[in-house]
Amino acid sequence: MTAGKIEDGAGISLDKMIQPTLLLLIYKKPSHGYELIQNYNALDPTEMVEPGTIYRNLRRMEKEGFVLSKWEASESGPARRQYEITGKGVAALQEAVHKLEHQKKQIEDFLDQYKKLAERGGI
Amino acid sequence: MTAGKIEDGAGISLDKMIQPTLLLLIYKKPSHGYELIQNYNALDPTEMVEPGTIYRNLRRMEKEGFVLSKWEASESGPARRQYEITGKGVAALQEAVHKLEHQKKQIEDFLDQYKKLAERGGI
DNA sequence: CCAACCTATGTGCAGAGTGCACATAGGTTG
DNA sequence: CAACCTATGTGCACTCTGCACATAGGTTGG
Repeated sequence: MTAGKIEDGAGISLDKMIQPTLLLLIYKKPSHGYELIQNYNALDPTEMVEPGTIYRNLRRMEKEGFVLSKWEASESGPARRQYEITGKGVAALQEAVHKLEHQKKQIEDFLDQYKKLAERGGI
Repeated sequence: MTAGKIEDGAGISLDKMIQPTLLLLIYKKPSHGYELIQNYNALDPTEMVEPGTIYRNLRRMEKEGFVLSKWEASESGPARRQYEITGKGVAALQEAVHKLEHQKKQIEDFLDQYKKLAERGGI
């Protein structure tokens, strides 16, 4: 699929920030995939992400050493893979913060450019 | 490849906004691929995009009806495919603006969350 | 008690997008 | 005429996503 997003008609795809968001959620509170799916999709119900994508990203981040997991029994229900962030993960989170600040600036520049054009008769 | 970005070590990939940026550049001034590559990569030299990617995006946007092109002779050098934006392209640009405003808000929320955690002893 | 449901994790497949490298070609200049 | 800049495009390998499906433990109502 659209390697990032859905084409909803006249759509141009803009991308998400799955891994940083997952890292931040785990940084706030260690938890497991299913819970992270709920929390992730609660943040922005207009941009829901597939469970499979969350699980795959968690395994990816574990392979890269950003998080580590261990199986834990649940009080009620199947066992869960509990994730916690590592030192490397915290560093990656900080790096993601810098990149997001940069990206925010890019978006602001874009919007400024657009507004300048739209004002002076463009639209 | 990373379907969006480069992994630079401890990197988490964050994505670009190639099509909206190209649309905005063409909206500002009709031009051809080679020139758009220069202008695009001048906007943010830390996030250079391959020529092939630009050309493919232009053809894609033409197929979707956001731009249209015609061959034009250059005063000096090979002929160029000159692009201009269509009505549908302007609409797509507006839609992209809305999405980017939304995305900006998401980034700001993320950064706020992070700062809150970092302050109270996190890092 | 067992069917239905929620919790919980994961995989196979097709489609889309990117980088890298390469191909092609017109025009200018030393 | 070789080297270079302009200019456009493609093949390949790789990554990522959505959709659909598979699996499985535990709870609850009929």
